[in-house]
Amino acid sequence: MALGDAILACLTERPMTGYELAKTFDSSIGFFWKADHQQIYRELSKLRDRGHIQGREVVQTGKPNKLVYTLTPEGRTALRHWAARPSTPASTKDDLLVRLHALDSIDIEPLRTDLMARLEHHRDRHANYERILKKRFPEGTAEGRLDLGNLLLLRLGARHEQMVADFCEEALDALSAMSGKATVVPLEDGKREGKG
Amino acid sequence: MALGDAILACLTERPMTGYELAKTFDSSIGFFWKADHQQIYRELSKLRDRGHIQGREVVQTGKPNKLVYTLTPEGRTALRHWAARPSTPASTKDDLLVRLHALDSIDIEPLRTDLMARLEHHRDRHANYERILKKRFPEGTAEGRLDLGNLLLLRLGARHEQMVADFCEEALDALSAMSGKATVVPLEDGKREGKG
DNA sequence: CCGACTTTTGTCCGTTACGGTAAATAACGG
DNA sequence: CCGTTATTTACCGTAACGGACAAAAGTCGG
Repeated sequence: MALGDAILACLTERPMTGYELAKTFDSSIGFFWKADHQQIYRELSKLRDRGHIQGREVVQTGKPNKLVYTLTPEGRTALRHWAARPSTPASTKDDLLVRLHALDSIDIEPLRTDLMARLEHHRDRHANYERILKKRFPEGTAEGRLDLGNLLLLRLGARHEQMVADFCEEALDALSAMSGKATVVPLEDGKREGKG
Repeated sequence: MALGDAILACLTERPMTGYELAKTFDSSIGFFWKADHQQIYRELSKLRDRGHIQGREVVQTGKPNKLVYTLTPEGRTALRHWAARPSTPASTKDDLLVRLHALDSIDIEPLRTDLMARLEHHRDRHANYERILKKRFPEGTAEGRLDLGNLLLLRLGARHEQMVADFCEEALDALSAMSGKATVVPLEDGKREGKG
C-alpha cells in the first residue's frame, strides 16, 4: 500500500481535504503517481480508521462541509517506518514498450501516430518541469531538506521526460528508415543534442 | 488488461509454456514488465477461454506434462487491435520518489542506505543491458522489424538505468552535502550553467 | 427564469491486478 | 533424504482502478 503512504507524505506539507489531495495528485506528486479522487477518498477512510490521520469537519455555507485531514503523531511515525524500509524498484509497464517488443506483428501506422502523440506528451511534460524548476529554483540550489527533495525530483522528472521524448523521436526515425527500405537504425547512445 | 497483451506479444516469437513465459518475464520483457508465475497462469487461462491462445499438451516422462501455448489467428488479431489503440503513458510509482517528496519528515540514514542499494541495482541492470546490446547488436544496427524493436528497447532500458543510477549518486552527494551542513546542492552536469 | 453545466465533497459497487502460501508429481544431484 | 529444477494449479486476501451516483451551490446561456 504505497498510495496510503504517498498521501501521508503529501499531508506532511500541510493539512488537506480529499479534494485538495486529488488536485495535488494531479500536479506535483502526480507527476510520478497517478490517483483519481475515488481512490484518494477510499484511502483516506482507511488511513483514518488506522488512526494515521485525523479529519476535522469545517462547516461551509454554500458548499458541502469539508473534511480537513491532518497527520496524527501515529501517522508521522508510520510514514517514518515505511520510509525506513528498503524500497522496491518499480517496473515500467508501458504499453508502448510491449508493442515495440512485438514490432513485426503489429501495424506500424497506428504505432507511428501513437509515437508522435507520446513525443508531444513527453515534450510538454518536460517543458512543464523546466518551467517549475526555473520558477521554484532559479539558482539551481535548494535550502533545506524539503526543498532538496523536490529539486531532485524535478530534475529527475525533467531528465526522464527528455529521455523518453528523445526515444520517441529515434523510434520514429528508425521506423521511417525501415519503411524506406534501409535496415539500418541511425544514431548510437551518448548525448545527442537535437539539431534545432 | 495489458498483461494479457504482453503475453500475446511474447507468444508472437514462439509458442511457450506457462513456465517458459514466467522465465521470459524474468528476463527480456521482464525488464520493463514484472509478473510472477501465478499471474501468468491465471492470465493464460483467461486468454485460452477467450480463444486468443490454444494449448497443446505435451506428454513428458519424468516431468509433469506441459502445456505449450500458441497464438491463434484470433489472438493475433486481438494483439493487432490492441496495438492500434493509443497507449496510455504509465506513471512511475516509485517509493523512492515519494520519500524524497517528504524528505524532511523521514530519517536520512535508512534513505541513504536505500539509495546506495538502488544505485547498485540500477548499475547492475545497466551493465546487463549493455552486455546484451553488445552481444545481440555488436554493430548497433538491426535487420528487420523485430530486431529493430528490441534494439530500441534495449537502448532505452540502458539509458534509463544509467539515468536513475546517476540520480541516486547525485541524491547521495546532495544528502552528504546537506548533513555536512551546507545547504547547497551541487550543480549537475549538462545544462544549467547559471552560476560561476 | 429555467435548465444545463461546473465545482466541491464525497459514497457505492464491481472488476482487474497483484501476491503469498501451498500442493502435486517426478527426475536429478549431493 | 533433502534440496533443486521443472510444471501446473488452487485458494485467498489485499491493492488498485474506474464508472456511476448524490447533493448542494455557483455560473453561464438562451
